[in-house]
Amino acid sequence: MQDSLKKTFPTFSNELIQDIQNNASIQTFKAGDVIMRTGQYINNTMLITKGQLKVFREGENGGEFLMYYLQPGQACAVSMICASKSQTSQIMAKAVDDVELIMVPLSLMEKWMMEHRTWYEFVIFTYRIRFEELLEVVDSIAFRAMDERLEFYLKRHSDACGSKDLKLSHQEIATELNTSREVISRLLKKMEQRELVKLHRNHIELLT
Amino acid sequence: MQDSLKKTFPTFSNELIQDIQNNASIQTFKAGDVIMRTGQYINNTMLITKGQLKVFREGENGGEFLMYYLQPGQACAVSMICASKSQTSQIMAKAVDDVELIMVPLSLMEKWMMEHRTWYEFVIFTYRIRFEELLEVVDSIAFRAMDERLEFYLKRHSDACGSKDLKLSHQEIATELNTSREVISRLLKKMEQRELVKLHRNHIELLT
DNA sequence: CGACCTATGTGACAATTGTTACTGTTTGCG
DNA sequence: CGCAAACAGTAACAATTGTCACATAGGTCG
Repeated sequence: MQDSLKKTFPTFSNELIQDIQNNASIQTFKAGDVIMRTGQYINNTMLITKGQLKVFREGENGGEFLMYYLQPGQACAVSMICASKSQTSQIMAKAVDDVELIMVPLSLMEKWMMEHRTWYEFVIFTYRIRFEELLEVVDSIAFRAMDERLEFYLKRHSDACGSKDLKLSHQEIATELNTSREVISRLLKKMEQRELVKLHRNHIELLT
Repeated sequence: MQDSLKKTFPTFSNELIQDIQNNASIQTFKAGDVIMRTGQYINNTMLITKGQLKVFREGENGGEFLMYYLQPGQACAVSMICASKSQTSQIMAKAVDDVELIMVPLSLMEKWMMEHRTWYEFVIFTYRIRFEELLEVVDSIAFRAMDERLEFYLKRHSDACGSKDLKLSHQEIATELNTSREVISRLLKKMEQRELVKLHRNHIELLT
């Protein structure tokens, strides 16, 4: 485990890794599992070691809006932010693949800020990255129409899974953009006419 | 100045306030001034001591979308986040009133995290508050139509300036919601019919 | 007063998005 | 096989939002 930690979080000092090994626990989730629910109490900061998650904001009427992906080597900023006040989660996170997480109790999360320079830097870096990601999301919905948002969505998905072959149903996309399947079908058709994508059953081929 | 600092930032320890006095400078801006531009280099973390600012995200086509207000006793999270890497600003900030700011050089911003418990807590608190505010903004544009967004906007403005009499033109609202004046006029008329507001020239009276 | 500027109101229409309804196609499974 | 469930396409229409054109009203200033 030490080696894999070292590989996934290359900036961590040896002492920090030692501390993590001694104090943190590991949890695993299956693809599709909900890892964190809106309103749930947060007791741990979560570091991702394996698999991917999607982080959603939930609307009052059951909508779930995709905000960003989390990859191995990253951490859930919300879990850090809430942790400092032992608050409830403002977001919902879902496993894309099988996921493995390191759970750091919030008392240690704070303690390590003082003790481990590399932890401090990691936390600050995480805040920054997530904040910037959130700003990009605001951009995409504040300034762009659905066609551009769809392109943005597909690109992000492609980046996240590292493939141009996206295993997505129209319904799934619609849900995560908080619109309806018909709208997505329509826009995808237009994208196909513009030769940006090629549509197949259950997957979409990005041509760009 | 010590007294006013103590009053505006009541959580700060005396040593921290002393450090601020010895090391930070004060800058003032007039109402309407742009305090920070998108793309501008950030060298300081900014604490607000007097007046209000609005923080915007700018679109490629010149749109400016209002994200949140900053009040005395608060700090610009973006300036903290960017500071840690001496990055350029992702946002634009504008003075609403005459504004007075404390500029903390970024080297101290980091140093104090280790030395002053109350500074550390303030910074973490600031991250949290801004993150949550940003999540609310995402909500309002991801899940709500323009009529509800307008109500949300008016309510926030009213909260920020502590009055039900909003000195706003339709054009100003439209710009900050990234839509057109006509749309705002229409929706305000409907709100007036529902007796939520009373419209006057150059100001809007909130009735709720 | 008259010229001019800003703010607002409004009607007509276009474009985008949301909704309903129905079709066909593929897949998995008893 | 036959059937149900999930996925996809599409037409028709409604609702919302964006755009253009123009009217009106109030305020400022020479």
